[in-house]
Amino acid sequence: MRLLLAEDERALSKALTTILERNHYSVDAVYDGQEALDYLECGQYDGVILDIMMPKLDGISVLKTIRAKGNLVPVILLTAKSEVDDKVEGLDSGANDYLTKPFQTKELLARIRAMTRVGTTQATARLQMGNITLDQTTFELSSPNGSMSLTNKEFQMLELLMSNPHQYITTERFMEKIWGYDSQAELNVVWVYISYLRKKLTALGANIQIKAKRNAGYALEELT
Amino acid sequence: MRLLLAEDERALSKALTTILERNHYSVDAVYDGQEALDYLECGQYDGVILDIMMPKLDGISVLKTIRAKGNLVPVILLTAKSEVDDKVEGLDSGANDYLTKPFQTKELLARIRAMTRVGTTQATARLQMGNITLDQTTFELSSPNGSMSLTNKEFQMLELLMSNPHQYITTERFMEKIWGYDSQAELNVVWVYISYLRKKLTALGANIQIKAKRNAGYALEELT
DNA sequence: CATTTTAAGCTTTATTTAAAGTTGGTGGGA
DNA sequence: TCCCACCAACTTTAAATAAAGCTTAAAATG
Repeated sequence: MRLLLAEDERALSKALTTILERNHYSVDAVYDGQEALDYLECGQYDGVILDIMMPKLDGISVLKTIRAKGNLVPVILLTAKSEVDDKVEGLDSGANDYLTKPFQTKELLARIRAMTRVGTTQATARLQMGNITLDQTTFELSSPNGSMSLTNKEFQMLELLMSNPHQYITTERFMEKIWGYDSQAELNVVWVYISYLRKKLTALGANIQIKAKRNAGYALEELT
Repeated sequence: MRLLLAEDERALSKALTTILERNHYSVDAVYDGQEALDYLECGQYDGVILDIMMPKLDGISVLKTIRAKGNLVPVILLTAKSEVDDKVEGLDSGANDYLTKPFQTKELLARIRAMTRVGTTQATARLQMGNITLDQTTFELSSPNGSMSLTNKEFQMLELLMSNPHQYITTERFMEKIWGYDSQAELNVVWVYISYLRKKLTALGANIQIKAKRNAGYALEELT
């Protein structure tokens, strides 16, 4: 999961970035509204955390601009004020959620999970396929035979695969969604993580597998 | 934009309605196939989201019925299954798109936008002729008898043929469109791929064939 | 020190070439 | 006019070459 964090207070931005990365998100941090807009135009994000009061361009303007362009990325607004007017304006402009500073990191994390949740039916923080479960709060991969923990990158790769079962995801798309559109890393790194994940799935006796299809990418399929 | 949502799981229906309304669609929700048919007869919709498995009347029957009456409203089918048979039958019955549960709301929204876009040159993700379907995202070639995957070049050749049914395409034109203007490759390579494709079409029991006409090139024709 | 990234050698699969058939139209001789 | 040799257009297969993907270990990062 790739998040954009737009927050001009350096100390808070730094702290949030650390917390988010520890929770297995990839984070791009920007420090004003104009920068936020630039990143949103280029990159593909699963969620945006947007401070309202920022230099150059305020958060609500950023939000209005991207919504006007048809970008439906989930957005959480942050603000020091708790005034009703702001809240209403923010939600009217297309925000998905709203958080008043100061807040507990626990609450922020819960709201990010809620906002980026797949399928919308169930309030589970777990992805499931075959005899394999991926817990999105503990980053544990488990099967009836046991469980093991995944590293940040491993987790994000598998999360993307499990969120789109049977759909092929190209190496380039993994790069963009996990490493970011401006990453310098070699495509090779994706293959390395596919290899690691296969090893772990095999070790757990999974009845699903990561299939490769030339030029189409990778997809999760039931073992036949 | 006015949408009809036919989905019998109440929780999912509720969630989808909320999301769609937040994205500025007007939504009529119905909970079985018969109701869907009733609404479609009276109302004027810009798009329909149709679950396949529903009480009273399944989604594919609803789709067939309205298409038989000449109703061309765009339809996205939803299903829990990802089986080839279903997919082929759904598309054969006149669905515009197909989505397997669970899906990202982002994806549904994107497909609704694509489906309801007027005047654009129908950038559907698949090509169809006779009992054969070509999926442009997975390079899968399928018929009621099964499916097999195509290599990159095979796919491009068949894509060109299926986009221009009944039209003869010369060997030189294949070369230019697929291998590029300045390719060093022999013309022969086109003939080789025609041969490979015929073999695969035969294996799938296709009721279409690649016909050759001397000096005119190749075209897809129904089997007589 | 755990995680991430790079690099290298290896395996598998796709693409291209080459060569050995087929087919069908054309033109010249009986 | 009919028949047949001939040739160019196409077909198919097998083998050679190229590309894509896999795995491991070692180097870099923080």
